[in-house]
Amino acid sequence: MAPSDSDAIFSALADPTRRAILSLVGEHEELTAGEIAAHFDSLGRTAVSSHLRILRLAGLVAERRDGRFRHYSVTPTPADAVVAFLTSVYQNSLEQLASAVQGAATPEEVSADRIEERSA
Amino acid sequence: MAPSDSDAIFSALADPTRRAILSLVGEHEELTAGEIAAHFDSLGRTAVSSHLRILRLAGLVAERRDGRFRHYSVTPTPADAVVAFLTSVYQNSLEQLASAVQGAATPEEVSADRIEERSA
DNA sequence: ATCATGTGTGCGCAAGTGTTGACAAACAGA
DNA sequence: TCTGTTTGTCAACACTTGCGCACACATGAT
Repeated sequence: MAPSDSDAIFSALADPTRRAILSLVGEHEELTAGEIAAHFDSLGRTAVSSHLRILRLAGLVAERRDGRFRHYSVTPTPADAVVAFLTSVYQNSLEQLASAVQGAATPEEVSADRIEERSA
Repeated sequence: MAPSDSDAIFSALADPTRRAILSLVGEHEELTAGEIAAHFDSLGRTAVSSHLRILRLAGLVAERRDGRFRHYSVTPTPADAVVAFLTSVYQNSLEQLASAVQGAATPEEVSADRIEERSA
């Protein structure tokens, strides 16, 4: 997983509409784009579609094509990138969180992707 | 916590520069604005100052004024808001994350939900 | 008081992002 | 086949955000 994934994930999560969509999809097993759009009266279908595209590119939702419908569902793994960052910053108080989440989310590897900071 | 706090936190975290600043400050106890700005060669002091303002308004960093210096440090609590959202979305697979983090961040009460190796 | 240092803020510009409307693709039913 | 439905994509617009520059404020030193 490239470190730029974290960028896409945080950017995707920055928008409250996208968080609402993600939360809505998370409440159900699967939701079609139309059902998602129907939940937001103040939003057009194109807007929802764009948000879904960003969420999909960030790897936050998965798309299953079924005829002319597209069913969306949340993908469980990407929480890793967020938690990895949180633990890297709050490791002082949350050090034990890392091992707990590592075992729960993906036993494979938790990439605490470093932020490129200029160390003079 | 008001929902608007989440908004500010996620927006603040959306910028990779701000995440780098937060990560940098997290590695130290306290850092002055000048020290932080010195770490980013490609960034001016004004940009860092603006980022620090956003991080401070989001409650992610605390500011301690010491003469003409301003020392910044990370505040441990706001991770709760992020984790709260994550758990609301990924509660299916990461339900134990909430208790783990809440227990670590605010040791007031450690919930009885034990962390079990649950590989969904 | 005067000067130098550390830092935040207002301004203008460049870049990115969200929303809308119109169009196109894929598919189901008649 | 034709029609209607579902959905994504493209172009255009408005809005927001990040950046550097100059300046102002606060503080410490001379």
